[in-house]
Amino acid sequence: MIGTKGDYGVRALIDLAMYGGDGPVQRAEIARRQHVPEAYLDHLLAQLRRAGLIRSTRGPSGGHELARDAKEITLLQVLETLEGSLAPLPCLEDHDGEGTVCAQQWVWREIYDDMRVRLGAVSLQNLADRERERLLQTALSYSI
Amino acid sequence: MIGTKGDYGVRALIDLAMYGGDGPVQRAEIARRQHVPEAYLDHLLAQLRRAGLIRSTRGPSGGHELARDAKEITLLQVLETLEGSLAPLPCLEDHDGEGTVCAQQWVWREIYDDMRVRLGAVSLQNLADRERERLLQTALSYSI
DNA sequence: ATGATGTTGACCGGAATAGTCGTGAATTAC
DNA sequence: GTAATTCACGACTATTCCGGTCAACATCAT
Repeated sequence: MIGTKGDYGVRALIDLAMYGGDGPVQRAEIARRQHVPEAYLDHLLAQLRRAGLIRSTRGPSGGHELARDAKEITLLQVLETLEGSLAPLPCLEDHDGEGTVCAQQWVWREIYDDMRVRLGAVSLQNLADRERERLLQTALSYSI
Repeated sequence: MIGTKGDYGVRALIDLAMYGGDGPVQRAEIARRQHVPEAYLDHLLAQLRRAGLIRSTRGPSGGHELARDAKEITLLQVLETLEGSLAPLPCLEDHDGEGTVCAQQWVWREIYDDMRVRLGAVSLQNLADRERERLLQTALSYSI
C-alpha cells in the first residue's frame, strides 16, 4: 500500500522540518541523511512542490524548505500527495470509473475513514520530534 | 490494496454460501452469476482449496462447496489467502527482510490492527445476508 | 558569462496483476 | 468400458505499476 515513494517523501519532509531552521536544505544533504537515491528524490520533491507543501529556491545556496509550519502538515496530506488516494478499494474515492467491483464496501469504508483520521492526526512536527528522540537513543547506545 | 483477485474470490465464496445448500456449485455457474472470467476463477478456487476454505469434487454434478460453515469463515481469512498479508507497510508482518524503510511504523501498526479486527469480524454469512438483501432491493426497484 | 543548482520528462527493467489456454485426471452415467 | 462432465494444474501472454536513472533545459547568484 505504501511503497518507498511515500516513505522517502515523508523522510525528506522530516529532514526539512529538522534541518530547515536556517535557510533551505539541498537535495544532496537530504539524500545523504535519509538514504534516498538523489535522482529519485527529485521526483518526490517535484510532486511535493506542485502540491504546495515545500518551496524551492535555485542557484547556489538554494534548496528546499517547508512551505508551511511543520505543525500544519499532516502525514495524510503528504501520503495522499505522493501515493494518490489511499483508498484500499478502487470504488472508494475514485468516482470517475463506475467499477463493477466491490462487494463489502461498507467494511472498507470504515477502515478507510479510520485510517484517514489517524493519519490526519499526525503532523510533521510530531514525526520530527520522534525522529530526534530516536537519533538520540541510537547515539546513546553507541556511546555506551 | 485489494485488486480484482480478492474481490472475485470473496464473490465466489459468497456465491457458494448462497447457492451451495444442496450439493456443490459449478465453476461455470459462479462465473456467470458473479461476472468473473471462468478461466481466472480457476486459479482463485485453487488457492482457496489449498487454503482449506473450500472443497472441490470432480465429475458430473461435481463442483465446489464451503469446507466450513459460512459463519466460521471471515473476510480477513479470505483476503489474506488471496492477497497475501494486508500490511500497508512492508515492515509490518514481513519479518524476514530487515527493511531500512518505515518511519512512522506506530501509526500504521494501529491502522493495520484496526483493519484486521474489522475484517475479522465479518463472516461469509454476514456478506451472504447482505447480498441477498441487495438482490431483493434491486429486484424490487425493477418491478416498480 | 558561467557554474551551481533545480525542473522536467523520457526512458528502462523488474515485479506483480490479470487473464488465457491446453492438457490431464477424476468421477459419474450409460 | 466408454463417453461426458467437471475439476486440476501448469505454461504462457499481456498489461500495468513501481523504483530508479538519465539527459537536456531553465534559472539564479556572483
